[in-house]
Amino acid sequence: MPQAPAAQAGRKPSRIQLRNRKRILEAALEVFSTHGFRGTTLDQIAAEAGLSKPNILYYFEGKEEIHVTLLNQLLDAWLAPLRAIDPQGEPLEELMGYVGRKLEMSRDLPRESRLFANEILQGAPRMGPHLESVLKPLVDQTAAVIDGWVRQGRLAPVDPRHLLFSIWATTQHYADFEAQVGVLMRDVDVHTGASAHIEALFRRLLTPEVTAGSGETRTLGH
Amino acid sequence: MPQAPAAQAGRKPSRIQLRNRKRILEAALEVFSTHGFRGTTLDQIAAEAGLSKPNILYYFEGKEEIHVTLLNQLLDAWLAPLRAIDPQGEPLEELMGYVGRKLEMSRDLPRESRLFANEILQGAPRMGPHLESVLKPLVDQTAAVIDGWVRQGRLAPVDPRHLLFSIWATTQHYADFEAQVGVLMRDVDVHTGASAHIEALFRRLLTPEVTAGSGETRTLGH
DNA sequence: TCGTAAGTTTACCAAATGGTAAAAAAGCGA
DNA sequence: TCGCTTTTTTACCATTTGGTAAACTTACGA
Repeated sequence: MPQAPAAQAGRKPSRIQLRNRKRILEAALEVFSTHGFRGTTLDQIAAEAGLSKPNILYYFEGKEEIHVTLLNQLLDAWLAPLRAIDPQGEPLEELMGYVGRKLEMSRDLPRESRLFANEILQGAPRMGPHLESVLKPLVDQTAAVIDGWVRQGRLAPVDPRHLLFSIWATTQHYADFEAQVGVLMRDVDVHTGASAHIEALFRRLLTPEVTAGSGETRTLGH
Repeated sequence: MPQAPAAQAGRKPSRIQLRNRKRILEAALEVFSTHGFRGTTLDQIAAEAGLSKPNILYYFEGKEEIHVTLLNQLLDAWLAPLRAIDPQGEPLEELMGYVGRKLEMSRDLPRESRLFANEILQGAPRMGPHLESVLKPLVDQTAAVIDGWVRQGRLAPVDPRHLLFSIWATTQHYADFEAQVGVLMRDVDVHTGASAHIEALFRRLLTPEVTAGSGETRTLGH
């Protein structure tokens, strides 16, 4: 077999190989995230990467492999903030920190967010198993932690999974629906306002009620 | 010109025409909402509608016209709950009613939600002007109403636009990310839990703080 | 029931697109 | 510098896909 860097799993990749694979993935992220899988052509990726189409197929077995590679890389980065929640920490601050980190990701990595949204929107055809084997266990685990906090009375009662859904939804909205947000909030610093709003939203939800009827001041702003 | 029901704007449509256009739009909604615009083929729509491809092109000028027709129909239905907010009503209940109606729509019309999400995700290439001319004025108007309520102290201070974003995000999440929600909440009545969670989320956010330090019980559940 | 218009089908086509073969060019260790 | 491997390009190809032409069939008012 004369040549086959695309399929080869073993052997250390050359410098050129490393550089070009990175270029291709960067270009593919750009194109896939705005046009979806079917809406993206290899020619578009090739043009964006500054390589020829056959050259791209020298590094990847096909369009699908590029897409799957991106998706898998993405999920890890995506779940990092969730893994960073410390079961030993202060519940409210752990969760608010998570909210903040997710919002930052939406601002700094909007293409990744849209790539993921595109995939899920279409029924996760290339990610289903991954969600099952990677996302689900992590969410189950996190849900147990949050449930524990709630039972200890250190957090207002919430369904952990619905809580996570609403955190994901509100934070990713700014990346995924940017076209809509842009129409409705032109020339404004969207992120600052979003941050304040979302922090208030979840802090109010999660702050435990004062137990008895004592007129104690709550920890909310003003 | 011998025949051209696709292009004709005038004249009243025949019974057959009405029936088949409806069939096509229903089939197209099904397919577009799961595969996106580029991911959908006319053959798929034809098969789903039980018609031949040329027959479909007898009723619509092309793939694009079908998609645009769906999108325009959709936006009206989508905005109805927003129009239903009564500036004269009780602020908290008006907004909670809106939240509830949006959540119902997400449950009852998930395909429409996904169709819309797909379009916005890709930068609203076929909807941009419509968002500008229809959505924006309505949102501006609603934002003014909410702002008024806040200034009257009948609502906790919120940014109206970010409030709308978070309502849209949380409610539509259940339709748009159904593939993910399904993995994480198998065999559970998702809607009931979602409803309780989202109602708590926004009721807490929007309920105005009691002015002074009186230890009055708030209107929240337990 | 007959004629015309509306509706449907069959048979195509041109362009776009994912992918391949094989030759040419560039790298690079000895 | 030589010779072998890696990388890149040129020239294709088969399939898919949006769309059309024109023949054929059905509906329906006079």
